[in-house]
Amino acid sequence: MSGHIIKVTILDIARELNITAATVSRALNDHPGIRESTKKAVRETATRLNYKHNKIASSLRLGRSSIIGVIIPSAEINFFGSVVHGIEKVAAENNYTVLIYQSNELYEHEKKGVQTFLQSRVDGVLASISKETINLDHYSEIRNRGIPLVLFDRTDPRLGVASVEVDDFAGAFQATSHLIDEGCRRVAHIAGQQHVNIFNLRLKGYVEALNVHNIPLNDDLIVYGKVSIDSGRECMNQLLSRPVLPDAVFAVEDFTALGAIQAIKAAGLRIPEDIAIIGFANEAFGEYITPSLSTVNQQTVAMGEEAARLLFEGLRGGGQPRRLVLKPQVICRGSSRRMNSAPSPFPAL
Amino acid sequence: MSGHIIKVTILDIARELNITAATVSRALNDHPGIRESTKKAVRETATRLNYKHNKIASSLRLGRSSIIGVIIPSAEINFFGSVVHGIEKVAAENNYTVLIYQSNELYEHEKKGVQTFLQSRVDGVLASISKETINLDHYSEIRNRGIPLVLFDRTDPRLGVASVEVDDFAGAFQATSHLIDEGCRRVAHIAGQQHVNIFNLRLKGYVEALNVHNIPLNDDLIVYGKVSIDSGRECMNQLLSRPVLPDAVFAVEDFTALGAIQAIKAAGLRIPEDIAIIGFANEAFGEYITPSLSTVNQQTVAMGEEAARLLFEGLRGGGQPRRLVLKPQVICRGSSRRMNSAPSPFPAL
DNA sequence: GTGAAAGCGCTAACAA
DNA sequence: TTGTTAGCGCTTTCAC
Repeated sequence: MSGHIIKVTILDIARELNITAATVSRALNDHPGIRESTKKAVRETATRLNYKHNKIASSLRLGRSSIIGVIIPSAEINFFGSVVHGIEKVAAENNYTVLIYQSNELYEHEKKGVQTFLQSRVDGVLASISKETINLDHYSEIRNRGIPLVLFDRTDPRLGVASVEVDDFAGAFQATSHLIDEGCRRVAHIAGQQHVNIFNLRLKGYVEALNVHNIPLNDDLIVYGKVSIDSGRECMNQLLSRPVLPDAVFAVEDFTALGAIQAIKAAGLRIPEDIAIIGFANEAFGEYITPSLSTVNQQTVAMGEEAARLLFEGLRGGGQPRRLVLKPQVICRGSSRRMNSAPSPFPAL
Repeated sequence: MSGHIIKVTILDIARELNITAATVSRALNDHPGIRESTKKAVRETATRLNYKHNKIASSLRLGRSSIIGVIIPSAEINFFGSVVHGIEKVAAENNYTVLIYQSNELYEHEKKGVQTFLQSRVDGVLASISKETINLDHYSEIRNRGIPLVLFDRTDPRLGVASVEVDDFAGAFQATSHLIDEGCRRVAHIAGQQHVNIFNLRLKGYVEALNVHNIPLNDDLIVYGKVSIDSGRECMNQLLSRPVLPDAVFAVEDFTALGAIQAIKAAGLRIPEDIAIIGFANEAFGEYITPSLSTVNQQTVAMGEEAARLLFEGLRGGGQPRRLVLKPQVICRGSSRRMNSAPSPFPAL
């Protein structure tokens, strides 16, 4: 009702106790050379007056904000939600706050996010590069200003910064091998934009798995899409209209796989009996659809934690930027489990 | 390689042009009383020197941070991701940055988030109250400090602040009515924690729909759960073990519905022929599961936008806090569409 | 149209 | 153990 808000500063506390602001500041920061009784009195008075530390003033003085900025393509993708979770955990342990910026997979938004972070004087940046981004100058600027930068998942070696990613090559290799182990011989791949590093690596992992298993590579079994449900559906329809019908599909990620599943069902084919399918990323929905979607787990929370740890290493002046590679794991669910199913009407060649 | 980072301030620009910092500041802020040629020179020099506005210093001087804090239960729930999207859109239009804090549905985390925001001197707070939260003192503190607070989705009338929510009562009423319209007569409800306002309202909407359709309320058809997949499964199993078998279920939200679906399938019953089901929230997975999940759409992005607009009204010193109620819509999908399906083996009484 | 000067709230070097 | 003093970078009132 009073209508006016009194702002309490350390000076108010100081006056109250007949000491100086400097002593109050030291007491609140638990400075060793302050008498315990003084600290106690300060803390009590602070509570009584409803004092709240002014982080802005502190930041200006200290030259650091205790904020780390995180750029993610979209908060609506479960994967990034989990990663952020891991980041926040480690940030909290280090008394840091996390500022999140969504690029919505747009280069311009991403640049804007970086500018915002620089203006806000974040102490470090964690980022996952948008699919649209090709020019990396905005990220270079972060580095040039001496602000630690760590990339996760969608990384780029050109920047030469610390990074955490899953071994996409290995994940793709394992996923493809899994399909072959389940008895498939005409394994198709719905690939993503090849300028995105991880998508390119997944294609290479696919190719390598075929090689190792002595299965000749067939260009008719590879189709390039734009990594979305719709694109997955379209790509699958392309595959279905080609001379060689696949008996398995390794999709570049789960949403693409979902689109492919819809197309396969629409064509009246069975999963996994006629066509087995596996995705990548372990998105939440995969467990709930029918058949449940086999996929590759990327250890999302761990990724966030490790990325944040690398960042704090950088903040503490750690040496060389480190590149961490997490091991992915195939999660075998209904969409690719054929060994205990009815025999395929399209027996292996 | 140089190793040292030069921090450029407005003073550097001033020296460069033989003017004062005050003029530079005015020029950069497009102050009317500055000669156009001066502004141009300042802007050019700023770019040339790679000057970046120091928001921290600015905030300290101005007494506002141009940051709004958002507290959400979890970024891993699609719903909140969308709401945040809407918030960020409006925030960006107002040149504000968004700080996100996840409570993980924990009261202690939520309190911590509020403290962090107060310390960071955010100009306003948007929050969705965690399921665990009963005591609201931390939110009162925000208000007491004269910081605008707007609640969204999980609101509480006790706080008397602006809020945006969907009309949960109406949504539940419509969802239940929809099941009745599809021919169901033994409509069960898997309810949530009743101290959470929206869950209580959904129960009331369910009851009202039965009343309006002259269907007697049957306590055996209501079961109280904890709002999760596991809880949904358990609750559904309870319902299946009771004397009266339901022919439809209105679940308090989509994850609960998902658990219920799993239990129904495990019991060898068909959806929607034996038991129709509808959820609430329009989570992303609902579209992809089999059968696809009928649900209630909550206009998530609009909710975020409206919440942010209400906040900015508050920041501009708007009058009474307004309470906005968005109209929900039933989305009818496979899990409840019976009129064109095979006749139920459990005909209506 | 621009300059001079003060101050936002906090912290740290230096003094006592 | 505590006080004095200066300053982080910016904005704004008051002067000219």
